[in-house]
Amino acid sequence: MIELRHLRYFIAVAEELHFGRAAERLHMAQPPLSQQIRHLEEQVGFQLFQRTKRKVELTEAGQIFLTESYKILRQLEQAIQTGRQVSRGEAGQLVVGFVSSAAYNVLPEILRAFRAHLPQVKLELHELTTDQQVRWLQENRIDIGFVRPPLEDAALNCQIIFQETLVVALPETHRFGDRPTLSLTDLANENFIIFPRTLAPGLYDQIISLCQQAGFSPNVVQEAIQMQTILSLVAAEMGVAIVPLSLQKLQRLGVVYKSLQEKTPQAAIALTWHKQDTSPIVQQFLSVCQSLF
Amino acid sequence: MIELRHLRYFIAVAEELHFGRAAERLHMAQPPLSQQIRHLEEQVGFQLFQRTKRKVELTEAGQIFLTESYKILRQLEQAIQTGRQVSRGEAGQLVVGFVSSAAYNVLPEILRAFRAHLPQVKLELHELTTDQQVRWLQENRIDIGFVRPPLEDAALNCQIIFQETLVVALPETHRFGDRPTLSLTDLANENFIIFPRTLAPGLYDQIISLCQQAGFSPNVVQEAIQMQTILSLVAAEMGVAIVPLSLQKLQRLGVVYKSLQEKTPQAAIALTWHKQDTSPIVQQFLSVCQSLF
DNA sequence: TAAAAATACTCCATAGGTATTTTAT
DNA sequence: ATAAAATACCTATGGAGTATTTTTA
Repeated sequence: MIELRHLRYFIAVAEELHFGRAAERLHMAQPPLSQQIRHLEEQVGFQLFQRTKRKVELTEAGQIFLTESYKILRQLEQAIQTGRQVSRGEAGQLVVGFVSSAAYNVLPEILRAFRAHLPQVKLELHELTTDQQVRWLQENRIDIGFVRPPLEDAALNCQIIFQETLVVALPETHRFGDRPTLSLTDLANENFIIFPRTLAPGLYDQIISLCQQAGFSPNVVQEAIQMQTILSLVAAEMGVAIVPLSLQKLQRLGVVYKSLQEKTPQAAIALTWHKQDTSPIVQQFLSVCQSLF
Repeated sequence: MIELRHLRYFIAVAEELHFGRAAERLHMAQPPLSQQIRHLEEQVGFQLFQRTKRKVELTEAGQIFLTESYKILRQLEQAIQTGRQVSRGEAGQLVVGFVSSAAYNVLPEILRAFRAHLPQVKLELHELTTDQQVRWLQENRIDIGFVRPPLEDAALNCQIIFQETLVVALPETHRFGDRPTLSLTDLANENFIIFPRTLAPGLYDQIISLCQQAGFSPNVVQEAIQMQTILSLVAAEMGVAIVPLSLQKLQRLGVVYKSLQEKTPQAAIALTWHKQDTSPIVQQFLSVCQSLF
């Protein structure tokens, strides 16, 4: 059976072209070196050296076997190096899911920091709803999710990293357009545009209960699965919407934002990942998030 | 020190994800396998497996180390295979020199046969004069030469593989143009175009001594270092030339060939190579040549 | 004749085996 | 209770050392 030892010995002899000196370099005696080279030659099935008792030279086959041997040892070194990097979370791949609104607050900053910290890690991003992310985590299709809490799954860790107040998005032309702030009760008779509950139960329930506390049930005229779409519908004067503050960054033409006088509940973004996930890259990603929020 | 044994064991465990079954597959007991994997992990400096006492799975680093390990073992196999091929002369490179006239007789057939026989051997061809080839052989810049004998160098083997008679090349318009054959004495007063002695002493000396035997010294008006050029000069009515028979294949317009009534010496093409050359490719090439001539 | 590789043998390090323990399910 | 890996200890193969011979430049 050929071992790397044979390749190491062979390289030494091929470089020295002298069994005695090669043995010296390998800190061993000359006879066992001769034996091991002989053994290697038997195993590979061809002569590596042209020996006369007086001088040693490589055969043609030995020549090419030498360059291959270098490659093999170099490749092993490489494998160990990248293995170490991966084990330290410094290289590899990370698949991240995120709700669309995370792209307007936490995500850009975190990704920038993570890429700066571990440029060798390849990031794969998927815009998904919260419940999609839960399913993808269960199926191991993503490593980490940016979701809107709460989550049911007990096998998942869920850590809130960002809170923001909810604001009202109005058409520019709305009769409350010049008011500095609004009260929820002002909106009792408005038409509401909202995210479907199936896609974002957390946010949906928060908005509904908010209205209920103000003494009315919102009149939902339209559901939309994209934040962008909701704002478009508001701009088209289809109704008003209650949205996370960071949506203001979109600067949608024809839409104005009004903060609420009520103490509104916070809309949260949470990180979620498998409780038993030991992947060093995930750990690294989490620690970057923690250091930022 | 990491050995290929460790990689083989690691692959078995990674494929089975079960130390017991892997040990069975390797025809060994389970405890030493555990030890060797542990040893490998110490050497590479990171965990390969996520072990609970109940089940084994690869870490991320182990995952990539696995694919690298496959590559390394495959590369070794490849190295052995090509090494064997080279040792049998079935792969590798062969650098061949040849005098230009060899391109009109032996060379095409030999190259065709050799390429058909050993398609994996890369051929490199250099058109060189005989003495250039001797120098290139001494400098190991070519492995084999097709030359015009004789050669001086005692370190070189020289084997004639082809003989051809010499013929006279005349301008079409020459007064002997309609004679079926010529005698050398007919040419006593002709102008001769000839290869310079420095580039082809064998051929040169043959032609001169031929004329001398016929009782005259040729009147050399022009030397040319290419067979092509000699024929062009003949076509331009600068003179006549004595050339190897195979030059007829060139079918140079304006040139006619006449055989000599005298028993002319044969112009030979010889193979030459280092006496102590053990390269299997050279041996293979020689045996192809021998089988054809 | 001297330098270098091969041969013959001896020894011991360590790969591998056996028996047992530990641990998670 | 059981399956599976780890631990402890032992055995023996074969890698490495020492002394010597062979070979050729």
